Amino acid sequence: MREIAKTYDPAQVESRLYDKWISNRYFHAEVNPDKKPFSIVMPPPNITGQLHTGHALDCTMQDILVRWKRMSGYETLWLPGTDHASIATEAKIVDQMAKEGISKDDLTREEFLERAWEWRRVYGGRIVEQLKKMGSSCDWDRERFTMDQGLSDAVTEVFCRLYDKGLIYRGERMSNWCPKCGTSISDIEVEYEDQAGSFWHLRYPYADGTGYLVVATTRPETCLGDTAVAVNPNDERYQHLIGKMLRLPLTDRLIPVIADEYVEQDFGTGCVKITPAHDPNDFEIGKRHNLDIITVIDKQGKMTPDTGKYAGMDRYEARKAIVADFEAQGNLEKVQPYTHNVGTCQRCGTTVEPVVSTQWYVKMKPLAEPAIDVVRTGKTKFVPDRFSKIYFNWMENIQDWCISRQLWWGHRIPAYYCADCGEIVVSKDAPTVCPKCGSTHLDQDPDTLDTWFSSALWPFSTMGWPAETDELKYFFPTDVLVTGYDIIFFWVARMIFSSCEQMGQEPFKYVMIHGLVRDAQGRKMSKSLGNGIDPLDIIDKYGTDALRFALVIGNAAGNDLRFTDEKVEAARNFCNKIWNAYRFTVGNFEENQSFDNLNPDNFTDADKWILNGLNNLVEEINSNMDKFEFGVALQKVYDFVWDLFCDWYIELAKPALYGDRPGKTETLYVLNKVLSTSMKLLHPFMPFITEEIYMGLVQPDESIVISDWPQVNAEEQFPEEADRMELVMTAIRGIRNIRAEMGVPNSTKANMIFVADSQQVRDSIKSGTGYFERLAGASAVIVQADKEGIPGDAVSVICDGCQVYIPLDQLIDISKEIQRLKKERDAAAGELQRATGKLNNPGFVAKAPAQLIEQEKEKVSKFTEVLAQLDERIEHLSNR
RNA sequence: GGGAGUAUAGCUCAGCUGGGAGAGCACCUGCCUUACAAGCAGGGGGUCACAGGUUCGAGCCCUGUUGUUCCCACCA
Repeated sequence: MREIAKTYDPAQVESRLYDKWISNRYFHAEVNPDKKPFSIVMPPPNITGQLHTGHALDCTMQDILVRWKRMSGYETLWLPGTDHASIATEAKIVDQMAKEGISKDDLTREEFLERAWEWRRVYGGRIVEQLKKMGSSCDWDRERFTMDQGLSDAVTEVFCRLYDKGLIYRGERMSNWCPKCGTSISDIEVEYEDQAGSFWHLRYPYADGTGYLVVATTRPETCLGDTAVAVNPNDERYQHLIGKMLRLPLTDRLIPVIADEYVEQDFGTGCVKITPAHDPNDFEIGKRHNLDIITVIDKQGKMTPDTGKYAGMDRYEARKAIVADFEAQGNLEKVQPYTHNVGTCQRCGTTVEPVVSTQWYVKMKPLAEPAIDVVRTGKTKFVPDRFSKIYFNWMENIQDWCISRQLWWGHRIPAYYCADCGEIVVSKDAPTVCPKCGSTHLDQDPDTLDTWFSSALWPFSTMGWPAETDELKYFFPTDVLVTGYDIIFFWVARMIFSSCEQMGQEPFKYVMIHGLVRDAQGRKMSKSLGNGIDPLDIIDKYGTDALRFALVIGNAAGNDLRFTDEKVEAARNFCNKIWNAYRFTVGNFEENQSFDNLNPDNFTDADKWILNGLNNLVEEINSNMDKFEFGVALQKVYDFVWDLFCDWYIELAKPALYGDRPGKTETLYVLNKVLSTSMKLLHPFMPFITEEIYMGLVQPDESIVISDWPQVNAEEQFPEEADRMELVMTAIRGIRNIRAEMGVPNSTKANMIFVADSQQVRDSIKSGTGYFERLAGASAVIVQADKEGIPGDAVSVICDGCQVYIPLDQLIDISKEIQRLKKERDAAAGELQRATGKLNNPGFVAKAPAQLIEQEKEKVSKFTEVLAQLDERIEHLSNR
């Protein structure tokens, strides 16, 4: 017998097994016409990233899918890779340089990019190694990076195609600007948060000196850029002011009072200062009224040189100074505390500044339509479905996408400007002469593309597009995309419209959405709160399988989940449980155990009962897996393994094993069979322990990774034996219950007299003698057809179809026993009443399914009998 | 202002197309029974937020109310 440690030690197996899988290339996928393909692409983590619980959940879900499909016979590709994450990475590098006392301006573009690539060399592999610790069964031979040559070519190709179709344009508009990151950002990269601020009421005097009006603002520092004050045309209070000129305080400028529907009379004072250069709404109003655009805040968030004494001040410093000056002039009417919604940069949290600038945009409306269509028609399905509503909601109200970034790290925009005539040339290859004027002075646009522009192409750029590769033909469209709901807009939506446009079809058939991992209090994990859980710590302490189990068990698709120590402990305990079931099984094996010569007659009811249960389990799991119900599937295997297999079957198997009876080999076969099949069912969820156990069992494979996924086996369905076994188990439970209630331990053996009308039931009980002895503390099992010779002071267990009488003599208290029986009687009477009630309801009998009516009838006869037996027993004891 | 989710045992959550409410943890009572005390056996505990409706039958479907979470949206 092998020496196996009493507890499972993940550290002993995980890296060893992962190395085995890699060296045997189990995860590698090739175009294979003999097999059906199954493919998913990994959401590429940022090269700046460290594995967090979100990644852990994300890659666990994907690995479950992939391992399951691989075992199910598909040519399975899980394509991994990383994202250059232009803005995040650039910010990190700038930080790193700042520590060395260097700023970005000190470096040339080339020098900076050298540093960036160096960053990628150093940190790009870190997250990949961490993904491997999760057990991810990716095809690492196909690992991609968004700035690989091929993927960069795809980016340029798409940009040029969209430009040629008029779907990419360059324009001067108001966009979001992050002063810290020093770049424009798209609308969805702005996060709004409520901030406590003030509502300053400022007096703007009439130019003729006859009085003033009051405007209310949250941003007094922009007043230097005001070019009008607007009122609602229907506001009776201000009718007389429309067209009047005002003298803008702190400047010499005169600005008009204009009328615009945009102004709400009931908000603030009803007078709105208009700053077209620094507010999106004001910009629109400015366009309607031909107002000047006066920029007073620059791209570093500082006041511009034309702002006189305020020039060079930070915008918040200027705010204070300007308010103070208004007050000094007597033009500060009042200040109210005010909470307002402030846009901040998703990346760095800095308050975003709306600025007017020239940027590149993707025209979204025409691209959105087919993208809406593929989801509407079900070519791409969201799981759970409710996320399609969120998707539609966004796609149907989509705004143009600002794609240019004033960053160096990323895909450079393939647009070239003629220095002489201003002509714009968009082309894959750098032009040498201007097609319009023939000048050779052409400069490439210095800007790069939004990082999501390249990840939008990920499902096909990673497979070699724009070349028509075999991989694309075979693996594209991919089958499932797994990701969190937080990047539906950023990524999922953009992949869908990009794929519809470039590939003419959907990028994936299913989008499986999962929620966020939260801490034990239900809070989002964040650096500032310091409540983040490091998955690597969990792996060290409990093992990868426990971590994966805790992330999946009992969690419904799309819902957030709380991650607690208790959950991982429960997962670890389960690992230990199956480890010990394994230890028990192989501990009973002979040297070179084999199951070549089984005698079908030697299988017990218990053997057949558990095999039958296993078949039912397989059927259910397959149905759950097909519906992506991983949390439910795992829960079911857990329940089966722990409750049915460990707590019942192993105990039931012991008599056969210890007695060296004829059925020993058959029972060992069943232990091996149920355990190995359970390991297969668990393998997608818990890859390491299942492989370790599987390899120690009697089975034909070199690895569970490439073993066959369990299917229902018609030859191992035994409903009759299972029913018989259930009867025995019910009786055992009843006996145990009485022992516990009466305080009689199992060690106090007792004779048990079973009474049953049916010959079949009597046979079942007789064959279960060993079980009653072992599991219920029976010293002898007597089976009879009538109640002849039952001692009066016995306790009794009334089951459906049999009664058990246990003479415990002076050990029991008759009145207590009567009380107990009465409680049972009440319960049975209640059940009987409910069933008869249903059957007496004409509506039920007329409309309920026949099967259900039959069930209710069976209940009536069952409880009628049980009730009668209980009554008889109570009366018998009462008369003593 | 729109939209979505959610409300089930003390806590955290499952509950498949409607057909007698489940798990883990916690709690109570016994057990170191030769796989496992990270365990075994037994037990207590729920008007499934509230109010209507549909149905023979509702935790599940419909309507409304309340609490709560999140997303979207340019009220200065």
